[in-house]
Amino acid sequence: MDSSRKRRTSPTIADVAELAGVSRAIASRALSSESRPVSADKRARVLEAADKLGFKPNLLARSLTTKTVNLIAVIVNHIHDFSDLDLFDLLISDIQSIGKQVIFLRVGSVERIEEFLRNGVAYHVDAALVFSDFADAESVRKMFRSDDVLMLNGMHDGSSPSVVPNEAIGIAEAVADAASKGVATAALVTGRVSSPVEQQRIANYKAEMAKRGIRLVAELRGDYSYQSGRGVAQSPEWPTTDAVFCTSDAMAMGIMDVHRDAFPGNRPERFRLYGFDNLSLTDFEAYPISSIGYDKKTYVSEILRFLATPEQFGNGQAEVTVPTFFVPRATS
Amino acid sequence: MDSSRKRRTSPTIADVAELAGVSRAIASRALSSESRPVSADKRARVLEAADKLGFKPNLLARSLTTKTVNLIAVIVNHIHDFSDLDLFDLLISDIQSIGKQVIFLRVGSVERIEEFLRNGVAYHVDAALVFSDFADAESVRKMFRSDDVLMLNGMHDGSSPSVVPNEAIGIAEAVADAASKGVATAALVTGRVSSPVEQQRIANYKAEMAKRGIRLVAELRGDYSYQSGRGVAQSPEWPTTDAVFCTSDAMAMGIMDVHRDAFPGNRPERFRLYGFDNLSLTDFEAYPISSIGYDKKTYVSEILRFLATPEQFGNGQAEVTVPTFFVPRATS
DNA sequence: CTGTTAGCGCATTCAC
DNA sequence: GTGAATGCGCTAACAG
Repeated sequence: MDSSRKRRTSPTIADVAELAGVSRAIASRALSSESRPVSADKRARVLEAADKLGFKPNLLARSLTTKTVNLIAVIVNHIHDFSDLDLFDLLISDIQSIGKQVIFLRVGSVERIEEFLRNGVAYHVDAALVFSDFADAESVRKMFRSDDVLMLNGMHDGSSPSVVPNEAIGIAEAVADAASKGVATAALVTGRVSSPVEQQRIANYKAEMAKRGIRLVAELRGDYSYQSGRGVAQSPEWPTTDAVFCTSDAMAMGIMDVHRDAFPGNRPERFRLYGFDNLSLTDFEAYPISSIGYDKKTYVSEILRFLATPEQFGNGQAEVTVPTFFVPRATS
Repeated sequence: MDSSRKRRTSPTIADVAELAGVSRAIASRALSSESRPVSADKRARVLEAADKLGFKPNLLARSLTTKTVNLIAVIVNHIHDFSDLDLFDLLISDIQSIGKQVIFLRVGSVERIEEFLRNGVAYHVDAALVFSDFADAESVRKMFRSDDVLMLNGMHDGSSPSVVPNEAIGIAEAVADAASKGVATAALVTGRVSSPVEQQRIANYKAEMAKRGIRLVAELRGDYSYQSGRGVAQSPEWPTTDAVFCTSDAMAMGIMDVHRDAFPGNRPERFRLYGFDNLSLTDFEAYPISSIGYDKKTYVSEILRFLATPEQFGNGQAEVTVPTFFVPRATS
């Protein structure tokens, strides 16, 4: 009678226990990854029964009692935040290697966040990694019912730990590089200035340029994209300067394509060009753009350290920082 | 006494019910997205209480009884399978808009699949979308305890439905384009030939070339990557032909960079170059490569049709197909 | 319309 | 070592 109902559903631990002729508790212990007290022969019988039935534990049910779901939420604006595929590949691979799974949330806009918040369309997770700058720590904590949220978007509201690249270092190096090559005037091509990260980045550039005696003659606004780079490069405001600093590699690529003639044999003739992000441009011969990057391995390992031991990161105090560095290529 | 224990844990529906002075069932109904019978005033009290407590349902517990988790597994080899960010952005956005979440699995290798299988390191999900060609339908069904797996990797073992681009169409158009331009000899640059998709693709090229009287003088092996494209282009076997067909855009990019001089002003001089995938190359002026693509909207909408009504796709019979087409650009 | 009850699948006391 | 009993948070089924 029981078996008839069970036909279309997965075998549960009770089925395994029954087949092995032991209690559910014993079956549970034998199947546990930690070593719990079970006699050898019973353990063997349980394992055999589980194998025979093709038993797979229902992780959802398990998490109901263990209070840990082994789910990590990764929150981005768009998938395009993944433009650095290497970074995300490393991150996801590492998360999986500690036995956790990634649940993926694309928010796209602030309204979407609020909608998720209202409808509770989100699982309770062990931790949340926030790359989106539409989301604040408080909202994320409420959405996922998790106190362990790590801000990776450059926002640091003091209530949650964060790990951020220390952009000041790389920017200082890039500007120093320009100064050493006799650059006296420069333009700055910026992205979404509403973002606090971008504001900080711009401030860093200005400070370093002031320090090095480089005069900022123009500030042009893009949106990080290749197309916006082309846009500013073709605009009437496009200035004549010794150097152009961009807050993204993609914009630098667009600028380079518009001004190909300024880089005969890829060497800078009219102005030196600096990007940001250190995309794997090095792959593409057509865009040998000097840039600013950081070591992805250390960045990801800090994130994993948080997932493993969140308590080490304190009560929202910790702001872990990874150094950036200048990567010289042909365009500078 | 109860309240003291509750301090550090989320409010449950029982707390809401208590505060509202109703039974748990009533609270459950009032909070349900579907309209269940509840009197107006009680519903109001429940909603108010839930709001006051900041109640968010535990979706895990819910799915234990409803048997539906609203989780869709997306299985890829590497995140680099996401190279088509537009496609995945659309996909994930659409999945979320029907109230489901994406859980993300990177398998990387066949061994990894088996490991997941052994350890049951996977949730039961409503459906699985398989982009990885390391995974067969049977394994995925077992891993996720779901009968609804959709093969998107070109493998169609008859036990699961699939949606695949019909590459024959685009390939025929591309080869026809070459023939119309007087191409008489061609080389084929291939990717991972162990993949069934790739084999089919190669077969299509050969068939069309035979039909159009184009002689295949060389078959060079890459691995889809930009670097491998550069590799074959620099190898001693690199032939002199009227056209080069590549089974990926990235390889075509590598070839183009090595043979820049063959494309003065981006127009083909020594040979015509054809890629595959139709990456958003159009963005990058430096790589105006003719390619083969398909409409991502229809592709994604077919996937969503599966998620909404899997039964329409029959018992593993359905092989839905979306047409590909040739996208002419400067290099041909 | 409403409240009570009984599970969902699992891990975990606590006695034996 | 073992097993019966209990509960995680929620919804479905059943009576009122």
